[in-house]
Parts: sequence; C-alpha cells; structure tokens
Amino acid sequence: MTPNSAVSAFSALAQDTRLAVFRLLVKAGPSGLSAGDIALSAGATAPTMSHHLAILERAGLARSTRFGRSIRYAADYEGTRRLLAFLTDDCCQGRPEICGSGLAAPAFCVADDTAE
Amino acid sequence: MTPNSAVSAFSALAQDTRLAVFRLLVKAGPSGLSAGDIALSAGATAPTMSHHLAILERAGLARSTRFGRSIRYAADYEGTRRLLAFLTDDCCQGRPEICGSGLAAPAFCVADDTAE
DNA sequence: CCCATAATTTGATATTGATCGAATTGATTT
DNA sequence: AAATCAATTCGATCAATATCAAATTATGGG
Repeated sequence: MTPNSAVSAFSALAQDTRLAVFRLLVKAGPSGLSAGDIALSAGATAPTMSHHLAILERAGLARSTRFGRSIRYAADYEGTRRLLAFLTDDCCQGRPEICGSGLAAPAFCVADDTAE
Repeated sequence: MTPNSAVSAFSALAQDTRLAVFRLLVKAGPSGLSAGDIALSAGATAPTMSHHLAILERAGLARSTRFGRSIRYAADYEGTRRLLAFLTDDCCQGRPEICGSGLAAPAFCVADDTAE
C-alpha cells in the first residue's frame, strides 16, 4: 500500500454516502448487494451511486461481479485489511514505545497511551 | 466515533500533504514538531500548512500546544485509535465469520479471508 | 427481433477544497 | 514600546468533487 493508494482509499471513505455504502457492504457479507438495492438503501439516484461504487472499487474497497442483468458489489476485505495495515504500520510498528511496546496488538494501540 | 466524525477523519487523511504530515507526526512522537518545521518538511507555504494542520486537529488526528512563539503539533494517538476501531468494528466484529472468527485479532482481519 | 430491465457513461451545474499573497494576532528581545 | 519572529486568518482564485437528467451499453424474456 503506497501513500498514493492510501489517499485514494481514504478519499473513498471520506464521503457520507460512500462510507455508509462501505459499511453496508461489510455487513452484507461476501455475497454483497446489487447496485440497485444499494442505491435504494442509500437514497441516491442510480447514476450517482454508480459513480460512488466505481470510486470504492478503484480504491480497492469493493468488488463487483455481474449476475444476470444485475451487478453485485461486495466489500473487498483484502483491500480493507491493507488500509488498516497502512495505518497501523505508522501508528504501532513505527513507534512501538508510544502505542504499547508489546506489539501483540491487544486492541491496536490501546495498551498504554501517552495522549490524554 | 460517529460516521460523521469518521468522515472528517478520512477526509483529513485523503490528501497527499496531510497524509504525509500525519505520518511525519506519528514518527516524530509525542513531542511533535513546530508548524514551521512541518511546512518546511512538506514543502508547503505557512498559510497552506496552517490550514492543513487545522483540518488534522479538527479531525482528532493531531494536537497543538504553544511553546513560546512556536506551536508544536503532535499526532493524536487516541483519535487515531478511535478511527482504527471504527474500521475494525465494521470489518471484524461486525462479521467475525468473514474475517476470522477467533477475534483474537492476530493481524486484524488476516486469519482466513474469503476474498481472493 | 423487439421490449423491458439493470447499470453505466456522458454532459452540465453547483459546491467544496487547495493554494497562496497580504494582513493580523501572539510572543520574545532589546 | 519598537522591532522581530512564528503562526494564523482573510480574500481571492483555480481545481476537484457531488449530483442528476438524458443517452448509452448490456442482459434476459416474449
């Protein structure tokens, strides 16, 4: 995960509708949802949702597969994991002494926090 | 962490300069860096950097403290952790059967992946 | 082959965001 | 208190993004 692709992933999630769609997809599981159903759920028109879904897909956060005449979108867990790893590499592995030196990752950076 | 504040955190990281600054701050540790040094490092003018730093701070990803006439910015580990938790709550806790049911979080969602 | 359905692409508009020069606020030094 | 240094706020400009209506592509059924 390069900084550049991280920016595109963060951009993808930096919008109300897309973040809601991403969460919806994660909860929907690997079988995903059709583009139409997603548009309905989120209350957006089909063209707008198509645009948002394309952005999520390009960012590596969603995948699409055609089934008959509908297209199903599902969360891309691999891409999501990569984004998480990008953040945690900076936060914990980059400075273990700050976020908890154990690095066993009990709950990410929770161990003992200097801030607050 | 509400979806709304998650959007503002993702927005903050969805920009080359700001993502670079955030990573710089994390690596710089709790003592942080002065606004001027950050602007120099990132090759931005002082007003532009001030704007970016304000966005990072509002998003809960950085904190500022005045020391004499300079202002030091440091990563907000608490806020960063909250953002990570927001993502992982959706990814792993929301659907343990997808990302690895152990939930001991060996490396986030790595355990066994249905995708790919 | 024609019609209906599902989704995307195109084109246009309105809003948001990034950037920088100039002016301002805050703090230290002489 | 004047001068200086550090940073932010203001004002303007330019680029990027979100949105939707209309047109287009792709699939499946009569």
